[in-house]
Amino acid sequence: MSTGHHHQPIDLTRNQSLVLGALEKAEGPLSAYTILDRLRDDGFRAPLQVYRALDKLLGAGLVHRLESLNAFVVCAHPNCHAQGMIAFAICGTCGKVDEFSDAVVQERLGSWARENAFKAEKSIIELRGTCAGCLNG
Amino acid sequence: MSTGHHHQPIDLTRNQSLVLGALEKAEGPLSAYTILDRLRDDGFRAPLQVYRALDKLLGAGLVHRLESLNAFVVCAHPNCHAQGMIAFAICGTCGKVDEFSDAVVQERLGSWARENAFKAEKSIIELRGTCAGCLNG
DNA sequence: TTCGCAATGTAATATCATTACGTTTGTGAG
DNA sequence: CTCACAAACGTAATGATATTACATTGCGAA
Ligand SMILES: [Zn+2]
Ligand SMILES: [Zn+2]
Ligand SMILES: [Zn+2]
Ligand SMILES: [Zn+2]
Repeated sequence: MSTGHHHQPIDLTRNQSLVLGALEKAEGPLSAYTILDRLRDDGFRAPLQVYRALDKLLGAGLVHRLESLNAFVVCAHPNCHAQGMIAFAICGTCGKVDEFSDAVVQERLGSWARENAFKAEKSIIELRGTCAGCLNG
Repeated sequence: MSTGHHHQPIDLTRNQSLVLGALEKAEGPLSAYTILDRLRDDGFRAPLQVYRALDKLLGAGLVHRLESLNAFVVCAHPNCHAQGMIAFAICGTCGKVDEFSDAVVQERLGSWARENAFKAEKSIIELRGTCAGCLNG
């Protein structure tokens, strides 16, 4: 089941596949408890089953966590983990999330870290607003 | 009590002043419940007292919310709300938070939004890592 | 004074996440 | 094959964060 293309490739277990599938089917981000509800019929009973699967999927770069939403979304790119920095544009109206990256932003934040002797391990960039579809509709 | 310098100046109420004072005294970010605990002696009893004060302080730009920590920190700059975009470097070891801004980052994220017809209302930029002090010490 | 609004007090509830502990399953050494 | 170990799993309990609901108070405008 592993693609062999990921930074930390893994063969997904049943629970991990179910959680990933739930996120792939969803049109937007899901909270852990929403995932749990959607997997009741598959035998899920407790939050920890979801959180444990999410931990693995996050580690493999297949899923991202949206900090400002306390929710999770499937990675929009085949191998986006190769790109260092990821940003999200989150529509507050329809809930859609657009994943993108910007080399200049990455470079500038990296520069700030160097200049301030800050060892950055992870960056969180989230834009909250309204998407094109919701502005027009 | 108003400084008259803020975008949405307010005369702070007693509760708001107490919450702001707790954040100013703290060496780093505090959760709402930690603030509540520190204000027990001042008559605070319920989370809502803290959240309501925080709402006002956030609106006035006197306090920032750190999304990746679910915590709050006093604004490090006199009138930082004048700068559109704020970023935070958060040390996972000592908990210190460094607030900064970068015009290039702001411009690039603004460009992305324009190109994608996304109306950004708020941006969240948080670097997680280790600060200079913790790396050396 | 009377109205209207912002702020407050309090309780209950909703939502998000982790700890604890025991069991099952897969895997490789011998 | 059997044992030993590690990873994953099941379940319950608890902890942490945030909001809803409703009654009350303080205060300025009409
Ligand atoms: Zn991705
Ligand atoms: Zn939208
Ligand atoms: Zn600030
Ligand atoms: Zn530090």
